[in-house]
Amino acid sequence: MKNLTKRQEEILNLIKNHILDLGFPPTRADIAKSLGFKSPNAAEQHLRAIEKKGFIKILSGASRGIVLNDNLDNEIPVIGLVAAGGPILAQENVEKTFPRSNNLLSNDIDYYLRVKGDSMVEAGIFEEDLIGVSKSKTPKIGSIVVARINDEVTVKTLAEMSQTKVILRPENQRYEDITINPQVDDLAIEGSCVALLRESI
Amino acid sequence: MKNLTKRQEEILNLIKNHILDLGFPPTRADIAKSLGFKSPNAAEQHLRAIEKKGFIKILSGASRGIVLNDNLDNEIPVIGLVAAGGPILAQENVEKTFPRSNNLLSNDIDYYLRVKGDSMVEAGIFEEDLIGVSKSKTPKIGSIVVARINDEVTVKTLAEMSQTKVILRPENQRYEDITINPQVDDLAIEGSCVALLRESI
DNA sequence: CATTATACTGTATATAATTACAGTATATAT
DNA sequence: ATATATACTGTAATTATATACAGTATAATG
Repeated sequence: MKNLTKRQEEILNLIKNHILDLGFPPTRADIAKSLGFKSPNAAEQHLRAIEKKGFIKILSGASRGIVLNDNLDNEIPVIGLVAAGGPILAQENVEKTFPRSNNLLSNDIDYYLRVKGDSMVEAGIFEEDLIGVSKSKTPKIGSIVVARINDEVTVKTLAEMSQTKVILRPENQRYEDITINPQVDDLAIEGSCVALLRESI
Repeated sequence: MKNLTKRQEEILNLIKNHILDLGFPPTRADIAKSLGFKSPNAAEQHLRAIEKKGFIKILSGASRGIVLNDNLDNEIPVIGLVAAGGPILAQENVEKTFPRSNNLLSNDIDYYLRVKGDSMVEAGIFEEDLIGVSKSKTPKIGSIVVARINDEVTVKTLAEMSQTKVILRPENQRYEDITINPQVDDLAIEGSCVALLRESI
């Protein structure tokens, strides 16, 4: 999908806001009026360009027949089992997606990850729960993080972090701390856990 | 808000589905075609009736200018502290609401209840969590329920239930079972817990 | 028993909206 | 050099749409 120009993006946002405010898309004349065009054809041609780039679909013959194409940025993926080796967000790991507009929780969630195992039960995180993961939020000591150790993805509490020593702590007395030397083992903190969903109790 | 007739409800659903499918409301002609009317005026008059009853707003002069009014049925209330005595869903208990259309979880959720205390931590239910409660789902032995005992609302596992003896079990070793004789004490099972949301971790 | 609501047909019209055609001007790509 | 994309003005025709007016018929309400 090609990038929109500044002006085209402005028009796409106008359409989205119109839908948000009133529940239906604007007409060409509405767009022209909002942006100060003196001809509705200016809007028409912008719409054609935006359609050509794949962001909308114009239904011919229908008034206000502008359909927004779900672009991926508006969907939060739910990640099931992560295949070893690849990136977490690789397509084959995506179980389903939620429209971002439907998200009740923090809007800083980049993806949901389905929890496997019982290593975090004492933090109230159970098998099959979905945790909301933020990639941008910087992980602090004591926060629950999604980490990747030598191609294996795991959810743990970040207990200690220095140049030579990282401790990932399970919240379950039956499990032991994982101590890693990032200079020896491959370690990446993929994100911080900012929310939790449990679908069926 | 007055009740809609069967036919009016049919038309309102048609409008909602049209919006869901295409992203904008239908025209009078669309409605007439879908329901087999031979005149668009039949649709027009239905719309007027539905507007009069408060379910939609018709914007005059705008094509497809049908705005859905948020009726309360479309909002899921989030219940904070429940005032003693009154019904759980009393207005003063409502902390906020979520649009039902945004609900990612089961669509059988009547309200969310904010959890107080730590009596259910071993079931992964923590203080400040929101549990999704279904009033219609019949509580089974072993399921987590919202119960009201003599005006006090509590969340527990339903461990036993007979005519003379109901046991509500906290999921925390530091708490004891609550045994109630429904013929002596006032007991009501308000609903079953079907989902969980944790907003900030 | 008159009134109002429901549930339509049928016709007509003003206006809302899409959309084609003819231009102007600048920038970027091939 | 010649397309192709961007970013518009201006006009006009066609079609889509809302909406008024005139009816018919049945059920519910006061």
